[in-house]
Amino acid sequence: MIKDEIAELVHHAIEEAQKRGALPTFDIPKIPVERPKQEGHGDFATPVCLQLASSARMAPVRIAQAIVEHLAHPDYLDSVEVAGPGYMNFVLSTRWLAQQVEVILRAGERYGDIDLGKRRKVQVEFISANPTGPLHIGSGRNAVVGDVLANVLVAAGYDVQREYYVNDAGTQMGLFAESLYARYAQALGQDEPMPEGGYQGSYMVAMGQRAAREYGRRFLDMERSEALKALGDIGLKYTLESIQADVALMGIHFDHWFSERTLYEDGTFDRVMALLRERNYIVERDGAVWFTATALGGDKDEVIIRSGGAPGYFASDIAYHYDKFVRRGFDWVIDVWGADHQGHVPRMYAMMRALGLDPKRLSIIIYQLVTLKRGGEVVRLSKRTGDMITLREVLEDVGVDAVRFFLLSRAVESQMDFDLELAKEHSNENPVYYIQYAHARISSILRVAQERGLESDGGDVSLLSHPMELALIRRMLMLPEVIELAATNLAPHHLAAYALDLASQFHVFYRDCRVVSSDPADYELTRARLKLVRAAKIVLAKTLRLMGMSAPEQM
RNA sequence: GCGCCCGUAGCUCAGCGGACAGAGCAGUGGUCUUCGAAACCAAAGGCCGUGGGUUCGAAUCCCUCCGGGCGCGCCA
Repeated sequence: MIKDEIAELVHHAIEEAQKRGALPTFDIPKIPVERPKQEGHGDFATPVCLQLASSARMAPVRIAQAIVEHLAHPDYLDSVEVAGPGYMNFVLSTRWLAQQVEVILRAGERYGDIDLGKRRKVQVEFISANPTGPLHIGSGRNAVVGDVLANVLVAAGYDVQREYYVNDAGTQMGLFAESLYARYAQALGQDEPMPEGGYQGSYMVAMGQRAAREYGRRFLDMERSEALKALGDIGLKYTLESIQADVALMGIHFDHWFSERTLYEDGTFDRVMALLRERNYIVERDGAVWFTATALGGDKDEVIIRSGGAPGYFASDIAYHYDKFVRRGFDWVIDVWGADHQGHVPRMYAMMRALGLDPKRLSIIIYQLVTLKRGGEVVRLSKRTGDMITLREVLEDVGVDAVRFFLLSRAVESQMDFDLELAKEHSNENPVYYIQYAHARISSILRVAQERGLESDGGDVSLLSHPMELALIRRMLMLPEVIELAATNLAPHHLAAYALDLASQFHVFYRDCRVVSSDPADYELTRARLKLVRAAKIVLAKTLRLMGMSAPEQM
């Protein structure tokens, strides 16, 4: 990336200036290169001279001048200026900018991809909602953050695997089976009470009826424990089908659906327990088996095996992460969790240390919860305590692209309200359409050009020199930087902001620069601009694709 | 009480320790005889919650207080 080349350029210039005595000797720091927010401050800038003032004991402006005098002159730079209190501003050359259109056209769909990841194996585990009911809007945020992050990491050069962890073992699953049993029995006219703390949602009633319809009375005649087991599996199947349909509706594909149960069936859990015992991280207390997280920086110890003999959720988590790192060999694992699981994070890092794994290999993204509202009123979301608005309903009401964009466009640490009424009302005055409209407009221009028999092949991009042409190219060139930013900070929302910027820049270009001209004198310019427009389409489509949104040819 | 996250324009939110704090929506005024007006332009709108500190430089980092969210189970 040019940003890095400029940093290197400055670094060399400082060395050179020191060698010739224009600057005193000091350790050269990492050169920060930023995008100035102010127009007129060039394409890139570095405030490094301000930092250097004390170690060089010179005024920042004089340092900057000394550096500029020893700077090489690569073809991508037009000028370097010393400005303000000692900034160095770099302006890209028009010729080089115009040439980038060809570079983008050649790269095609791969444009923007960078090699940050060096093919390292990374797993993104997301959603992983309990299979005890339909997904809701909170899972939607999890889905979008995880999916887009995975897309970004692919573009950043990682070898990415997407995984959904299916909690098909444990207490909640048992409660779910009992709830389903009750609804099933009721559907067949039996007077069966719901279990204490059972799943009250109306979807359970529907599920009970479905089971009754598909399997008849057979489970009523069985031993209760056997019936619960069988019905639990059936309910699990129903729920997973529904979750998989929701996920598919959002355009998400998981590489692997990992069953929690298998951790107990294939001996992984036993192996991990043996390992932890060996390392003395296991104690027995009050009849339960504990993991001593506090010995490893955790905030409290954690029950692994409950006094009743059943493993707790943390038991699965340890075994699961052992499987991820040790058995499957992921270099890096990213878990996407809602803020309600926040308190669990310190124990996870304690677990990494206990397993002898570098905690840096685990990243846990905590996103703040989404409050669903309808006309300003809060809608409850709990699966356990009753009815709720499902993700499916929201997707069907508001549209997949709009939901995805909305959930993506805020930083994960910011809490958000999702108002159904507002989302629908604004569906025509929506940033989603603003971005997609730019893509449709581009497509339309290319259609018109084709109808008039204009081809962009052979167009000469060096004719591109209009300020708005160059501004558009400049914006297109930021995509790799945005991907790098989103990947290093695990912050996919930067893409949303970039998409808006890019679309806006295109609309402005469209205002000032006519592409398809009927004037024969404009023939060459038209062909050059068609190339630019094709390149813009590539970049915008790529950005939309990274966000998992459609890039419509027309709207 | 303790821990984590958030307080930025009327609303929803961007803003990687750097130059004069931005966008979308809403509201005001303007722009369609040629490529899509789902667009563009202009004006307006802000003690960046409060008070301290670190720094050449703080919306950004640290601390106090105020306000909101989420945790603090042998549930996940």
